[in-house]
Amino acid sequence: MGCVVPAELSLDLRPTFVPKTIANFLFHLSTIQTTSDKLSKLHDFLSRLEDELNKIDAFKRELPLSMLLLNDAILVLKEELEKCTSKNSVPVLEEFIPLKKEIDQSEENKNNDRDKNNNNECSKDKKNWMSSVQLWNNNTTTSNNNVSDHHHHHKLNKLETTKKREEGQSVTVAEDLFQSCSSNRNGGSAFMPFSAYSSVPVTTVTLSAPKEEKEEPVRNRLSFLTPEVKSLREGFGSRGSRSSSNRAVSSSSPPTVQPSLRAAPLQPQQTSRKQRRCWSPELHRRFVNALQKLGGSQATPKQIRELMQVDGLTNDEVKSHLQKYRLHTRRVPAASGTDQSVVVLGGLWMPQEHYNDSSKGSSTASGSPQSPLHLATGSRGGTSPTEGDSMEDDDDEKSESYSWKSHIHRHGKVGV
DNA sequence: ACTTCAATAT
DNA sequence: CATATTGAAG
Repeated sequence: MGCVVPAELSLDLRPTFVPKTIANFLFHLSTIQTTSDKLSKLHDFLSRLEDELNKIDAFKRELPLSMLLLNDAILVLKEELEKCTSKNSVPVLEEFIPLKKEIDQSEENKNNDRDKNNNNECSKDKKNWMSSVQLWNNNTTTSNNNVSDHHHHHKLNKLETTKKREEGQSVTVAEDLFQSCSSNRNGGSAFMPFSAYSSVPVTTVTLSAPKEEKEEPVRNRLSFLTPEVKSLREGFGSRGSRSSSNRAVSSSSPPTVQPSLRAAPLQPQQTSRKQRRCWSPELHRRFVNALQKLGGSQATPKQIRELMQVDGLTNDEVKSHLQKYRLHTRRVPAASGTDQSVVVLGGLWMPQEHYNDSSKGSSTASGSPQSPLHLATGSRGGTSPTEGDSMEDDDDEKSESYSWKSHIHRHGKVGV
């Protein structure tokens, strides 16, 4: 109930004291003649900053930038402080600085204490800043890599395939419409657009490249098709002429891997399953289109596949997808009785990610940038930017939006 | 523990 | 080709 009174409140007495920026503060500081005043203000502000730092320390993961800024500010102020003290050689409030804590650790500071060079301040400052930045970047990049890490985590032996996957991610979109999706549906979705839309993965921010595995910057072509791993009896469906090229490329990727690693898992891998085909929206759209062309029900996997004109796609894959498709379309026929009104919303089948149960749903599709919900009325009137359907070759009328044409999809969750 | 999806088996 | 089962991933 009582209002909490932060330290700041008690501190900020003078109106001039609340700076808009650090620079502002410094300027203000410079106008002060009395050294002691200067120092006290500096300390004051510093302590507040450090206080703040402590507060957000708990959230440093969530607020890396805040930490960064704060640290930076603190460093700057500290340097200023030292400047003051050293200039005037006034020890004065020396003891008054119990506040040094985490920040103190930064090597730079120590150096400062010893070396003490005013001239270098700029560089020092920069250096500090840089170092922190680096830290941050490191984190980022690592997190980025984490994706792969994640994979590795699960299966070391599949390292090779994993690698391939990554590649697939990074390239995607531009070249071939589909495969855009990795294995991530929900959580990973964030990555998708990232890799998809930025031609250059951020990776190369490197201030100092960590020894982490460096990925090859450039891989132009890759196969999104089925991985070569297919082996097995997968021979059929190879009719695709262009598919051959992929393979060659794919083989090039492994060089980074240690022979032992790749050799070992390779053998036992024989039994492993084929890499999952990812049915990206585009791919699915094609699928639906083909299906429609074929008159829906009578469509056979083979026909569908041919119509889709996606090379590397196998009958099995189509078949499997068809199965799922049918399952979806059939769902809950009688459930709510004759209530067909329900409808459309449920009818659109987006790749699973959008299933969200959120009841809010309808209102603001805009909420999510990618809201795929455009009604099927007429041809895809929606032309949602995200979808942006690469018109590309979609020779046929893309006409209808893709959907599992079912009308009812239990709204909400199943009762369990 | 539960669901969904795609690969395989029948 | 249709359906059932399996295995993986979330």
